[in-house]
Amino acid sequence: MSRFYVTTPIYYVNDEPHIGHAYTTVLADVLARFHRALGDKTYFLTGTDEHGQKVQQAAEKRGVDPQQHVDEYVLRFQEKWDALDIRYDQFIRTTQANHKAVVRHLLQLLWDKGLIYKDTYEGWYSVAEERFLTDKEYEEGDWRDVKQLSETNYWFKMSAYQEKLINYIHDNPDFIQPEFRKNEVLGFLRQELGDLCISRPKSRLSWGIELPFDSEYVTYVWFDALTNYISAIGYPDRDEEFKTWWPADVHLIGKDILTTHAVYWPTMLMAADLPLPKTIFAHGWWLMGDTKMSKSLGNVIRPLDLANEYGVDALRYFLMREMTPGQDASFSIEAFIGRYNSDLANDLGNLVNRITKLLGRNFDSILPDPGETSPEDADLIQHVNGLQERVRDELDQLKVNYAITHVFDVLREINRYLEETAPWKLLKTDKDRAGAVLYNAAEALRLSAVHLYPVMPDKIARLLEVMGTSAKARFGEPGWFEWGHVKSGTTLGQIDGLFPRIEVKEAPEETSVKLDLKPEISFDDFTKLDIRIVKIIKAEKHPNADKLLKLQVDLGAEQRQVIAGIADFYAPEDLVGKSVSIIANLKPAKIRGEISQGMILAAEDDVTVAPLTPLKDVKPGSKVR
RNA sequence: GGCAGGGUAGCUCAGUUGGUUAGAGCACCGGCUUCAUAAGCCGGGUGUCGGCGGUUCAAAUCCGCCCCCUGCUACCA
Repeated sequence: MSRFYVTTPIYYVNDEPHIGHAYTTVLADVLARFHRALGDKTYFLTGTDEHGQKVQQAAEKRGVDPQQHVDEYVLRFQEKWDALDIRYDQFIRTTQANHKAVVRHLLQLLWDKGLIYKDTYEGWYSVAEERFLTDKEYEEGDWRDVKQLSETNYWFKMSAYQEKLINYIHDNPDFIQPEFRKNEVLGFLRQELGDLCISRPKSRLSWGIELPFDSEYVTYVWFDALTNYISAIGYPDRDEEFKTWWPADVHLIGKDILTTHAVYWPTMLMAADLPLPKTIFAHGWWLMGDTKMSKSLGNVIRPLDLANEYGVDALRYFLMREMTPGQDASFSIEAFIGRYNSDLANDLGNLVNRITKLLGRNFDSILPDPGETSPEDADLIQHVNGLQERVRDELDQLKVNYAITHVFDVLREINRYLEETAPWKLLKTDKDRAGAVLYNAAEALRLSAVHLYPVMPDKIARLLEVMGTSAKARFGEPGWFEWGHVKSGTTLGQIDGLFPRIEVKEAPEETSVKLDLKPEISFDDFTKLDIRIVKIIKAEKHPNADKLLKLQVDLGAEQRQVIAGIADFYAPEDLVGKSVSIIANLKPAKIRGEISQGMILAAEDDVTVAPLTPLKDVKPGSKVR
């Protein structure tokens, strides 16, 4: 028996729970349930990140205290996880007292070790973006509300750990998964690693954890959020508990927060002399941009609503079966229904039905005697007995989707076995043998289902009960994974419609696609735009950017230079002499070192970009209204 | 542009110490069956294994060049 500690990120409490949150959390739940079943000592942590400016602003807007705000908003996650049958061991919130104490302890520790220093940063600050800009960013980009700002903050000496971290990643090949993500992190670390700004003055951000060594500041996101992984399990006071669980076996994360978890967090742990998590696993995203989906239904599918319609377990199954962890996957209602019908209804549900009905009708649902093992019985038993190892091998690599396919291979094997032995015929000639066959089929089904329990806890629990396992028996009890655990003479149950087929209506050609319009504006707003027709007199590649063209355009009274991001679609020579429309009163900006005095108007779809051209020739400089 | 990964059946993908007729699931077609949820079982693919060239007795698998896609990164008025 070993030990398994799995975490999800803590989700930002202001966010609306969506399929990405749900996927990570269900994956963690499935892994945790598997490990519990296999007898491992298991801990599953999830929670919410509840500090920061957005919470502060949202609370102000609602006119409530930030704590009240997060107390209300956290329920959206907790209720969703309840609905999805998530069985975490702890739901941590960064506003809870013990977490805040641990964050302060950690900050004090690093301060005492001289790993945090105070420094004044002077430079460009974008008010709109709420962030400082590097000189390079300022020169090359277009930033609104930029001003020179000087601000004193506290910095963590992250740079001191660059070499150590690179070596650690090389020495621990499983540390960052999948492999290609590891390479990305190493690529990131080839550039010089800077120090990490970890504070904000209270004048700008008050909703946070106060620095223990300076009451004028709160800590900014990293030390607050990442520390949850250790504050939840006893660091530093409950040493025995902490040592039981840390280091974590796997931090599950989305690919968007790889750097914080694979760079910031490890260096923080190194600074505190703590071991690093064994694996950081970055999964992909669910792609929803499938136009086919929205067309066939005329609106946007909200995946989590499918749980209401077709059951929580069906959604959990789909999420786990359809995504190869690490890769992106695409979500469509067609794929969901396809999976449901062919796997859950046909292979599994129908098999349950044929076995339990044959037993009910002919043996009063009392499990018959297996008798002597024939060669075909032995084949079946062998398939089933190898299942646990195959499933476990996949799970050790977090390949839940492959684990599931192994189970369904066995279910198909059982269907074949029934076809070969045809117990419905044997009943007329050799009832004992028919009973033996049904014993074997039932036990094979039970053992297969056991391996699906972590994915579909509700449905499979009901099924296992029907298959002769006491309702009170806890998953993972001795013998569950062994052939013959349920003895002949046991009374089985009946179950109807475990996974009823989803009848697919003939999908009519949908015409309406929902428009995603920006908020309404007034006519005055419109008239602020000065749109003109210009003639392109010269076009060339931007010297310092692949996707940009540098255009000289004739506005009648004057000529201008305009930069346009259309190099992927047009060669410079295609454009010379053409008339296009531009916004002529847009504030000029420097794009990759070249001035741009206006913006070309162009239509864009998922195939190409098409600059807008007048139907008839008009003079350069003509107004567009 | 730099770095990384990929392009195999209609779809999603498996398949490298180079070696017999290149596989799975789904979809589709035909047959069998009718215990069962219009389910089950059996059978059905001449796929240029992205392209061209090379190494070899032998290449999806190794090498070179090229095309396309994805991710990270730079940039995207």
